[in-house]
Amino acid sequence: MAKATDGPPTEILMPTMADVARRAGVSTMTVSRALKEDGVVSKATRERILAAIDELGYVLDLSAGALSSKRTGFIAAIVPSINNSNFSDTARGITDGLAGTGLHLLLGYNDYSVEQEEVLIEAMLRRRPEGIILTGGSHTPRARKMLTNAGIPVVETWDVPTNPIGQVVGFSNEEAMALLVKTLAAKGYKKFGYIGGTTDRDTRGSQRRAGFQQALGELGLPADRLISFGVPPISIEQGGQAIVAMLEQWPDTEVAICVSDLSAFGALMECVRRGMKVPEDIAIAGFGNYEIAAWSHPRLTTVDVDCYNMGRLAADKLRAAIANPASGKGIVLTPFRVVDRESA
Amino acid sequence: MAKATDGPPTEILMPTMADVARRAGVSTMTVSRALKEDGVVSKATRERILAAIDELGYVLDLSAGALSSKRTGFIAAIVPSINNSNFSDTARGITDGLAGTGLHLLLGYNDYSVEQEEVLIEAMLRRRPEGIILTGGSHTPRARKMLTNAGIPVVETWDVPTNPIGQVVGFSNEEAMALLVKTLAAKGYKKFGYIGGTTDRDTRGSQRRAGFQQALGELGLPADRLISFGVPPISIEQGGQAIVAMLEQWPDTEVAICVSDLSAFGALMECVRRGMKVPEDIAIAGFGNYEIAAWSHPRLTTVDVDCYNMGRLAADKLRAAIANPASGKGIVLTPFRVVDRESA
DNA sequence: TGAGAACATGTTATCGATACCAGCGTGGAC
DNA sequence: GTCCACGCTGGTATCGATAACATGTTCTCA
Repeated sequence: MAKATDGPPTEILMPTMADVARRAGVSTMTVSRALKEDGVVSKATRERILAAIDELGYVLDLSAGALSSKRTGFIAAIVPSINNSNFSDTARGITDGLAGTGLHLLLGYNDYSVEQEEVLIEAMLRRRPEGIILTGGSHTPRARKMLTNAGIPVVETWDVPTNPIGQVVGFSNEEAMALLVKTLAAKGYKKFGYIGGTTDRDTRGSQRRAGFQQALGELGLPADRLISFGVPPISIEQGGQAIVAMLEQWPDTEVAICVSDLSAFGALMECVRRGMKVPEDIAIAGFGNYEIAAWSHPRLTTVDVDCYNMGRLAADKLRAAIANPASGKGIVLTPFRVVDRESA
Repeated sequence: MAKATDGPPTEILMPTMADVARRAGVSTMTVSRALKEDGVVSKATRERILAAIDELGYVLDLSAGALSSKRTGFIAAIVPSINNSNFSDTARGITDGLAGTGLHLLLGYNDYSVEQEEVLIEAMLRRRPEGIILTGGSHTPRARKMLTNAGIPVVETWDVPTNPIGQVVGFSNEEAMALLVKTLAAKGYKKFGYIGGTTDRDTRGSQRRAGFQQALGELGLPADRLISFGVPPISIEQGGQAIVAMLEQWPDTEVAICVSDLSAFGALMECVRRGMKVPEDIAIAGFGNYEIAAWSHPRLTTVDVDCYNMGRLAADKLRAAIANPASGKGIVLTPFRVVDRESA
């Protein structure tokens, strides 16, 4: 038996621009014009249209508009993780840089994996973003190909790739780390240890380690005290475990430099917990200038890399490139500086 | 003089499905079917199509597809901040809950402002999301109206609103805070102080304070030591400043409870910096069970509220509601528990 | 062997907006 | 008084895909 009580499929349809047009007694084109900030419509007509929109509860459909205008209004951005405050600062910078431009951010995270990035890029390109912001310069060949084919501006951040796809807004992780090492060496430290993740998934982590080794090489100091602990991103907890391993293996280490402030904080707290004096018994430094670095006790010496502005500048660059696709391959180097605090 | 060297506008157009169809010798419908996982296409044809797609570097255009299928594949979510790891954990839970469903997340943050939320909701509804996840139960009247008009499932998280719009996946911030207070009272503390932000923008913050007062009221203890410091979200630094204010005003405070682990951490470090013993001289507790709470020294006593699963469950709920719009207004209470550590 | 199911593919209309061009009324210049 | 410019509005085609239906082919079983 058919369910006699079933009414017709009374789906409540959202009103369309045609409904608004009918109600206001104008054409859809006029409604469309009334809804874009620079549209040419007489004051009286616009008011009538806005009233109709209000009465009907109409909301513009950008998907439909995107199809005809060939502008989706999307910017895609991929960061390694949204739980890492460095990268979420960058994401915030991007969002802020896009505010008021009619451009929206499509944000994804790849968990530090280029394979995952490739999947994400494909998924995002299906949304036809007008530009894309990537973290780092390592991408799979297919990802590079897709990006090139897409014919949209690309900005790579957080790195200075040797072979950039498009524009770059970043800094050299090697140089930044090298600067930290040299700054600490100038304070008299000689026995340096390094704490990072086990694999090379985290390109920026590898670069920082390379910078560590290179700087010590230049200084004529040994750079063999390397602890690799855990799959990147190395956590606070792993930082604590890593410093224990470091002290077991090389008890006379004078300063431990960590791939990020999170691991540095873990190391710092572990030392304090064990009754060690930082920096007297062992000095500790991090990277990234996270908020905790400034307020931990003792305060963490670290490297500030201006995450927020990297995002903002990347957004600006991208907007410029969208407006003028011929704007070419620029490289913007963002500043970094050692923040010399108490822990080293 | 016109620039004689200007060529024609040789815009490189992305191939369309029609190009693929032509190359593979089939109709666009068949290409369309070959590209959806459950599409019915013969093996040979599919391979031919995939080859054509590969040769042309074709990428499906979801905006166009959305228009005809009336399914955008978007889920919208609004959190107060993406820099707060509690909320970015929830965002990660949502993303993970959406993985493999063909649904993508449109993420926005409102900086703890319902006015900003209203703006965001309108912007997001223009993308025609199939469902929306909100943080908290406070929204402007116009926001509520827009959401109702949109006719899409709504899930509110991080709260148990008295008047929910749709579904709820959250917990009572009041009860959670009250539980913390009672747990600490059971340890013998009598002089409780509370540290939070100045205004009521942060609804969850206000609810926690209310829970603090209510619990102490039930216990017959005074609840008048309230420090309001800074516009929410109150930072690590502000937590440090707030505890100073607290100790000046009420030097004999036995335990300071903070609106979040960030402020608690700031307070904790400030006390340690001043040579105070925590919890002997003053006990400190936070809220949210951030990663730093587990690894600071001393380790922070706090309330765990399962941020990640709130996101996952919200995504699940939303998917169910999209599949079956009649699934109604359910309320899922997520668990919270006091994590009793060293600081209180 | 023939009817009908099951499968594979094509045809047409359509989603909801905007680009592009045309038209119409008003006002100022001569 | 005529003409043209300008401001405003409308008509039509179109963006690129998919839904719905139609068609043709192969297979199955009475």
